[in-house]
Amino acid sequence: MFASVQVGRQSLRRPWLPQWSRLVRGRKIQAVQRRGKWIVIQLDGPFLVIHLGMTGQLTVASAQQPTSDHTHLIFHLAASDQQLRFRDVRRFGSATCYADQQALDVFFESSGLGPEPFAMEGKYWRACLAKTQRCLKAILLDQRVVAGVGNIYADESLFEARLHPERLGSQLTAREAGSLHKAIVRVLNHAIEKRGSSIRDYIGGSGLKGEFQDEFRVYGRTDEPCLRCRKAIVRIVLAGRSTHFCPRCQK
DNA sequence: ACAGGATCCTGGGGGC
DNA sequence: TGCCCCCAGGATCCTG
Repeated sequence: MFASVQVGRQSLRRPWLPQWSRLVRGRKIQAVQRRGKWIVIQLDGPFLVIHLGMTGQLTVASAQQPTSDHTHLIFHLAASDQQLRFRDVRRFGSATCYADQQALDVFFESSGLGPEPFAMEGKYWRACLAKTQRCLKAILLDQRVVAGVGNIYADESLFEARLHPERLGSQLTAREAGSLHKAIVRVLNHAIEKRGSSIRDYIGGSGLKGEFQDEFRVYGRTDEPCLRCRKAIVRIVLAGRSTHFCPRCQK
């Protein structure tokens, strides 16, 4: 149960509002869910919704454990020396609160967040690809098309599906669309098994690093040999993001 | 509608 | 040691 909320001096992109501290006080955590890149902590009534941005960390720690710099929110837990901490060096992340299920639904609907890749229908996916002239990389990063795919997993999925990131969505055959969808699901499941990717900042709830960074096949492997054909991995910029691919394997 | 760029932030690493 | 530049798991806004 939340006892109180301690707010840091610096503000996040969307500041934590004082009424949210009152809203969560005395509430118990019922469940922790996820929707796209949003962590949804269901309390008995309100919902605490967290986005880690680039450098966010959500951890549970003992109150005795020193708090590092850039810790913006500390949720003190009642009758316990444990606390839920939100730390974010670059402050691109956010923590917000919604009073009830309806308010939460309104938030996700208004944001236009796309379906979970695991539950996405092939027909919907093919329609999204068909109606756009954008390149595959830009489509994968668009949270309104499919939720939860970020820069690493976009590159890894395209490699898995052997598709060039600059290919246009409208050019894909139904077969290619299907293999890209399958690749996204496979890559994300693999990354989840490995508890995500820790490049420098990321740690999971228990403070442990992820291990998927050791499994990258293209991301961050510029000039290194492709693990399938030995050709050097290339880095380009697409949709404003660094993009890695094998120029021989990915067509 | 979409591409491309700037912006919000802090910090690490490389070159000089 | 310092300075400057580029880079980074993301999203949003603006212009053309």
